[in-house]
Amino acid sequence: MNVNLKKLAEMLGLSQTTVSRALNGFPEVNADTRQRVLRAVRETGYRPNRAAQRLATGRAGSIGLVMPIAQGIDSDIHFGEFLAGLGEESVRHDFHFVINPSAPEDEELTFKRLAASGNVDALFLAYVRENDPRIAMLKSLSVPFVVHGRTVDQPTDYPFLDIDNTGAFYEATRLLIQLGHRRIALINGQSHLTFAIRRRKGMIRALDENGLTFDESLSHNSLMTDEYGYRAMERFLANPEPPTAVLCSSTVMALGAVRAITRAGLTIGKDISLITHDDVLPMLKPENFMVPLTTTRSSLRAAGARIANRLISRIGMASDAVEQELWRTELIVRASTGPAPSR
Amino acid sequence: MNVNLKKLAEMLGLSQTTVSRALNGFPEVNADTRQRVLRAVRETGYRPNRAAQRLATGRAGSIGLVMPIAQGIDSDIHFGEFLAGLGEESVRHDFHFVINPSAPEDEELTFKRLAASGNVDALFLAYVRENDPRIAMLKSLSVPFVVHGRTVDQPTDYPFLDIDNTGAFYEATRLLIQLGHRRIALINGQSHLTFAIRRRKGMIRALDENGLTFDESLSHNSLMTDEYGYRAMERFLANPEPPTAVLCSSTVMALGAVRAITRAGLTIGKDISLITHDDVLPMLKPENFMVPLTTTRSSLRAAGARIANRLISRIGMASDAVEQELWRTELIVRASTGPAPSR
DNA sequence: GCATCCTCCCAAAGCGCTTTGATATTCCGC
DNA sequence: GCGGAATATCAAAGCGCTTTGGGAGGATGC
Repeated sequence: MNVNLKKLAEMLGLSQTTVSRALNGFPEVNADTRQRVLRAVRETGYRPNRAAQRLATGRAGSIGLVMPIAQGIDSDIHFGEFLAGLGEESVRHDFHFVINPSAPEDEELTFKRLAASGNVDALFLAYVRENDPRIAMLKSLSVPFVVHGRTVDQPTDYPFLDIDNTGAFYEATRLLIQLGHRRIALINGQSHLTFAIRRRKGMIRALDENGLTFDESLSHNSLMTDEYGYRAMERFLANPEPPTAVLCSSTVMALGAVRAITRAGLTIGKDISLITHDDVLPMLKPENFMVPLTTTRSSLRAAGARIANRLISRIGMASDAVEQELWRTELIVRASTGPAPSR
Repeated sequence: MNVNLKKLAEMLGLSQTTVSRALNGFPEVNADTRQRVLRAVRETGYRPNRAAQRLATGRAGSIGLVMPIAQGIDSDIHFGEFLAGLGEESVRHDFHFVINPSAPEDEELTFKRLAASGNVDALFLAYVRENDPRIAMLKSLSVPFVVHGRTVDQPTDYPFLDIDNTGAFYEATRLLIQLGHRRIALINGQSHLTFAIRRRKGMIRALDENGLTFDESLSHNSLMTDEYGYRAMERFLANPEPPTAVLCSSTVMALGAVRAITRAGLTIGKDISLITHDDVLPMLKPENFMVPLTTTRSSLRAAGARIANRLISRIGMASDAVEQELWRTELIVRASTGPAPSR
């Protein structure tokens, strides 16, 4: 049958206390005793009952995630990839995930509930919006949290992990300008999300510095699916003055954009240049496109893993240090970018 | 601060027993009392402590999953998609997931441990191999389980959910033959996995019925990534007698195959026909390919959800009924299939 | 030699829930 | 009006762990 602490202690002729301490690395246990305990554990295959542990410690052993159910985000591949990283790391530390689907209007309440319920040791927030009210709320709660992304035009006095979206698209745009491009389109994520805002900002900055202006008719915002990518590109190409280059916020959108370009009989890297942000989705590699894509790269999965790590290490630490990380992206040049065609 | 059962009971002037029963739908509670309790719950925002519940009931409230860490399966998009379904459904029922990464050689031990630890109420098995020893082991354990897929050439006296892989590829092949194709290639998953075995079998059956034979030189087995799809197709096209049609086991592989075909200057649906199995990956829709793909379709995510459901409902039921489900796939004809080119 | 300090271990309380076994109270048939 | 259900409630035990508050015994200091 199953061994529990009590039986294990009996077998060893020790008290539960000592066994428990031996297992949890307390210093006041004799080294020999500890070895004996560890051997017994190995022999019996004893595994502590998590529920009992959680109950006794008051630590839920899980990190909470409020998942928006609106707008098909749940089936968003980017979110899934991020979760994979978060999950992988949580599993490694034997943490659970408590995912709470919630309609956007109930989100704050859901967070509050989660935090109060004690079912959760840490919270995590993604899909940051402009001036996101949820952040103030998280700060008021007494639960550690980490934000993926960060607000814009607002003090960022909270723990976050973000990538340098502005920088990424600034660099990308600059490269295109250096190659002689003057009309550059942007296929972006939803306009209320801060990463989209920053990418646009980065692009505008580069344009400004070179005396160019951002053309609203060459800009698209939506969920990042290949269908929207296709339609956006199709629209751009129908423009009286079509772009000679395009920036995509996701490889998924690029998939659609490439299709539209090819269908129009144009050649990528020659007639039109394309740079996409690459979240390093395992199944959609920009280097495998017919014309390998130039990208700004940053692994979404790695971000998830890192956040899980920080969340877990913060638990119980009560440290006041506000850790903030801003990851740089890499600009990787492949065949999809080339000099602007001369008219 | 946080309300717990005790406080709630005090507030209501009831015993913990009664409150607990009222909440868990026991019949011996007065309807009025129950209403009072429910109102108090709403007002105080009381949420039961899961850990305590689990400890008291002995139900872990979680389903276990032994995840192979070998061969990059963890980053396999198909697995992720399946998990998404499983996860969605688990969350709905407030169940946890306990994912245990494990090297293949330790898998059986890991299962045993998981089952014995009591940290898990149900187990689930995927990536069934030919004559999979893990199934016998699961049967010997006293934990409910459901298998995704099923063994081949072996009694299937255990609960499973599978799709009709044989039928899917039989129908697909038959369609190609009716269109006049004689040389048909197969880009398949790893050869030890039963779904791959069955698909091949289905294809062979259709060929046999029409006096054709399966050509090993037009067959490929590997992990299902777009890179392998590309390479396999490239190899087939270099064949002295190249195929006029190809079957793919995944849209992801089809992505690579399409690239190889296009690069070779051939037109899909005309020079070469292609049918792929479609797991309904949210970001890779066969209808969005440049030439929309003919597919055999069955949602992987739906399968995950269904399995979670069955697992959860089996828990505590101790029913002996061995539920088995075999889902038919749909053959959806699009533009990637056409009559065989005349030589 | 006695007070003091470690070192190593223990008994028992407690985490918040469910469940068992009783106990009141009311209702029914005859 | 009485025995026996049926109804509605409760007190207390227990789930398996961690943690508090000691306490025995040997080493150390003076």
